This record gives sequence, C-alpha cells and structure tokens, in this order.
Amino acid sequence: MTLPSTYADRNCSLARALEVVGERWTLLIVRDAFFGVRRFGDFATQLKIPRAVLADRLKLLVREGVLSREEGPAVEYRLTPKGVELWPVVRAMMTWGDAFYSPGGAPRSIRHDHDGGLLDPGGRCERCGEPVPVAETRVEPGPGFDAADEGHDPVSDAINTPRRLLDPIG
Amino acid sequence: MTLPSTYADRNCSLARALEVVGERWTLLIVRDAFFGVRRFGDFATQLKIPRAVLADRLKLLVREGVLSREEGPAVEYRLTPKGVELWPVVRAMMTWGDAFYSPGGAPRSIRHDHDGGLLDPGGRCERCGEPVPVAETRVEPGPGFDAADEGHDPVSDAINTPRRLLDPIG
DNA sequence: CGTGCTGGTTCGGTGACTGAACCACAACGT
DNA sequence: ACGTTGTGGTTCAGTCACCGAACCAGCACG
Repeated sequence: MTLPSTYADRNCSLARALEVVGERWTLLIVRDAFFGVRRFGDFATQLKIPRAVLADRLKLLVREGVLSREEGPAVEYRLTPKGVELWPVVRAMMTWGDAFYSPGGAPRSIRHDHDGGLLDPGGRCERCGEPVPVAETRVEPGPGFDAADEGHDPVSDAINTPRRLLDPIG
Repeated sequence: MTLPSTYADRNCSLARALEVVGERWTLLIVRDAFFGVRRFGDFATQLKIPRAVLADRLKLLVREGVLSREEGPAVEYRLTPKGVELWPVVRAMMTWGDAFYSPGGAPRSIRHDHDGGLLDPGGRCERCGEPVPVAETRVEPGPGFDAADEGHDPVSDAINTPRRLLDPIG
C-alpha cells in the first residue's frame, strides 16, 4: 500500500498481496486490463475513476511489475506475466459476486475459447475438463447482462462484445 | 462499500463483490475467521486494527451475511455459508502473494487434511486429485514461515499451529 | 498556427482511517 | 456490598486519502 502504515501481519501472503492490489479501484483496473483496456483515457472513462487516483494506481502497478508502461505512438499499459497471474484472483471474486449478487445469472460468462465450455469454480472447462489458461479464455455477456449499459461509451461497448482475454480493444 | 459513491460498473460482479469485501482490512478479517478467530478482541489484537474500524467492518459483514453474530456467554462472529464461499478468493490471493512476495516459500502451507497433500493452484489435492472442501482443509506453517512472529500473543500462536479451517482457536 | 487529443498534474473540499482514551455491562473475588 | 478484571464496543481530534473539476504540456493534423 501507499499508506505509511502497512498491514502488520508479515507472515501472511494475503496481507502482502493486499498491499499491492488491495486498494480501492486497483483490482478493477487489473480486470479492465484483462478485458483489453490499455490506455489511460480508456481506464478513466470506463471506470469513472478520478484521474489523479488512476495515475497513482497505474504508477503503483507498474512499480510492482503488475503492468508495464509501453511508450509507442500512444502510451499503453499491459499486464506482465506477474499481472496475468492475478486472473485466478479476479475470477474467484467475480464468481462470488455472481453467486450472491446476480439473481439473474452472471452478467459475464467465461468460456473456454476452444470448445465454448463454461468454466467451473476451479477454473476448468466443464466440457473438456482441462484447466483453461488465460490466453484461451473468452468473456462474453452472460444471462444476467443488463443491456441498459450499452451505448454509453465505445470502451464499454467494446468490452461487452465477446472477446478473448488480453486482446486489445478497438 | 460504505462510501457514498459506489463503484459505477453495475455490470461486473467483481465491482459488486468489492463493495462488500474490497475495503481495507475486510478480507484480512475474513481470513482470520477461516483460521478460527471468532472474538472481537482476538481480531483486534491479531490484526492490530483500530477498534472503531473493526466494529464497522464486522457490522458490514454481518449485514451482508458473510459473518453471523452469535450472542452466547461471549459474542462470537462466525462465517456463514456465504462467507465460506469466499475461501477461493482468499486462497487465490494468498497463492499470488506466495508466488511473488515470499522468496523463502509460502509462510503457510495449505493441505488436504485427509491425506496431507498440498493444494494445487486450482484448489485440488495434489495427492488424491480431488477438489478439497473447506472443512477438509488444513493450514500449517510453511517453509517460508518467519519464526520471529511467534510468542508475541496467544492468538497469533494459536493461528500458527497446524489446524483445520473454521476450527475455533483456544 | 489554431484545434483537438492524450496523458497526465494541481487544488480545494469532503470523508475515511488512525490511535488513544473512554464507557457500559457482566462475572468474579473477598 | 464493592472493587477488579475482561469484553465489546463508542467517542474524538488529527491526519491522510479520495473526489471532481479545472488546468497544463506535448504532439499531430489541417
């Protein structure tokens, strides 16, 4: 954490992880990165996060090696291998949110791109039974998707079309 | 979240989950509950969290049905079935912390109580290959455990002895 | 040589977190 | 009857982080 006093419990990996991805907004930024968002402005409009906070979080994530900052014709933030390893965390939390806060079903379905099978709680494809690596994972609007969210901005619309994880939007 | 402005992204289960368990300290409280902590004072001393914040978080978690507040001879906070479903989230984050912030190995090992097999990233027992339910999960100090943490307080010591999840301390 | 786009920074106001002190109640001892 | 201890909190002043809006610098394009 950026906070002067960090979590005291030095013997728990959870506390150490939370110091990196435990602050408000951080995990949502990582999630958007999985969904193909790479640009500062796109994170800002999609998450409606104050730009100062976004700048802080991106700096922290780059410093911690979760994202890399690529200066091309435009600046791009991409998940590093260390960042990609956060997928089980993001997926576990989405699964829990689906189970208890989405009475109409998951707003987003996560599937094995090769055979279209849904992922089970353990992260395996229910069709072929294999663990599904991030690069073979597809996300698409699920049964609980609220169509009222469409058309507000191009970034959200891009995210809401079926796509493989990490594929850039646009 | 308690914050007046919640996360805007209504179509993501991650955002909804973070409004419940995304605040500072909340997930550490849940972790301690898995490790058998049940009393207000024990949470406070183990986590060194300000008591006002602890009271707030416990209220929120009870209101959201993650913990139940049992008034016996002493007040006890216990994980509900909904709270127990957070185990994959806690485990995923501990796994990530282990991988990138514990050069000496995991400070805590998570095993299948029946056969002593370690858990793989997907939550299955590496020995018998089966998914390990929470009640059959044992936690014990791992290769990266820092013994300097011992003897500070009885609650930490209780947590650091091998034990099954959810078994009360003391 | 203006105009817009992008990737930020600055700044005042608000609200959350911190740490320490305080409080109410119950059990226990003497 | 009365103090003591333990437990589960609440109160409070100070600090720090977050919020939203405005501003700014560099660059590309016409």
